[in-house]
Amino acid sequence: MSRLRRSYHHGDLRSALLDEVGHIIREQGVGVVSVREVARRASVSHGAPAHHFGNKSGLLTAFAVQGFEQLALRIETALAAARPAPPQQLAAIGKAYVLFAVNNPQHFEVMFPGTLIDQSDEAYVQASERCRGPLIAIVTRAAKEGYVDGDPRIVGAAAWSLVHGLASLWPSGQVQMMTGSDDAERVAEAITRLFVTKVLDGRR
Amino acid sequence: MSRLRRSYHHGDLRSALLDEVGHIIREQGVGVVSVREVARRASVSHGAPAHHFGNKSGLLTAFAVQGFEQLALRIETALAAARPAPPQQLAAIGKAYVLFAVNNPQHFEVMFPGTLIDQSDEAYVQASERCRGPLIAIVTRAAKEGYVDGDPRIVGAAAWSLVHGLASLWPSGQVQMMTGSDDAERVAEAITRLFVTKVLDGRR
DNA sequence: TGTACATCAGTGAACGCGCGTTCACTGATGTAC
DNA sequence: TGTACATCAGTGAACGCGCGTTCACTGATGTAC
Repeated sequence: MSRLRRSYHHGDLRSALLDEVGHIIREQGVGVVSVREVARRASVSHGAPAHHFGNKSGLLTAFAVQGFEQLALRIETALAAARPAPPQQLAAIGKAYVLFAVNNPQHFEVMFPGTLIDQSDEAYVQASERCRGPLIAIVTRAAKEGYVDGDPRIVGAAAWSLVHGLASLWPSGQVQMMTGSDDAERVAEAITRLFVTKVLDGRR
Repeated sequence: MSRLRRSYHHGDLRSALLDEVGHIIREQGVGVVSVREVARRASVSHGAPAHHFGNKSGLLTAFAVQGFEQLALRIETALAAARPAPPQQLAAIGKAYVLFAVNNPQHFEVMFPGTLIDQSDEAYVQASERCRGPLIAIVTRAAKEGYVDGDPRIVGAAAWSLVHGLASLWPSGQVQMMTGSDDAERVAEAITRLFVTKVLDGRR
């Protein structure tokens, strides 16, 4: 809104505060996030965050919402760029999911329901559905078009579990040790392709 | 050691404290765990835990070690009970992994490296290796015996990701929504079988 | 069986700290006229 | 262009709280003789 930066009013404190939440989680973990530390880093009084987020839970929920929105964008972009057949679409979602998590661990760590997040927050529900939707749609379509052998709900759950698991394990470095590769994109692509090839294409 | 329970000496305070850690995480989340609360629940002074664990990190690390040891036991038992062929062995590990996580979310939540755990703790390293070992061994053997088409390291990472992801997503209830089933054992079995059938048996 | 003593396990007071939230306030901004 | 006023955004003091860690202590236990 305002173009001034050094004035009494910050200009865009809301997003500056969310940025600092991300920095803290990335550097020191979620446990270290506190309203006061976030304010401190944004060079603002510790009472300021309350104006934008109400309380700590509101702050973290807003950060999670931001994460889901960014992930949804990546998924949508990836889907638009991929070939329209279900296997390629599913592979695109999977790769986008893993790469988002690997590149944005600070968001990924907080996005899924934990103690501090308000799961009933309307924006949270909407944003998380915007990510889940495409996966369900693609698997449903794949089943309709005969790509799926067996229960499509199990295939959908497996696809999601696979990428979510890879994304969760990556930060600990154990996948890197096991595969001998530090390249998240390569591993994500290999694992996604394995799944799509074996599980979706197998019968065709 | 001592058989007395109501005396000044507790008898088995160490494991009683670990039990309380588990209860707190299960009821209120990791964020709520504090040395003082754990002591309070065990009806012991807040200085007592220091005798057994040194500090908070020691307490949580010991809890994680306990989790890995229990998981290792489940895996070993499952392997012994399953048919010796790689597909059945791998399926057995997968099912044991998911069921452990679903039934012991309090452990599962803390076992993997986070801010509070001392990853360099010797017991921690040993216990976690005792879980990783069998998976790697089976996948290696599967590859040698010709069950694996492609890079066995990718297959191993995929197998682990799949079960880890399912285990991580389960508590949020989203897998239940997607599959229409609340029965963790059924879903774990279906997903594990899907993987083993499509990825391991496919070529044979 | 009894005694002396070393060791162990748990106590509870004390320390200093950072936290979340509230609230009366004030500086800055934008709008109506 | 100027003035009055409403609204907004951030301040900073104050509150009460629970936390982790330390440490001199004491009750209990086990062992040596």
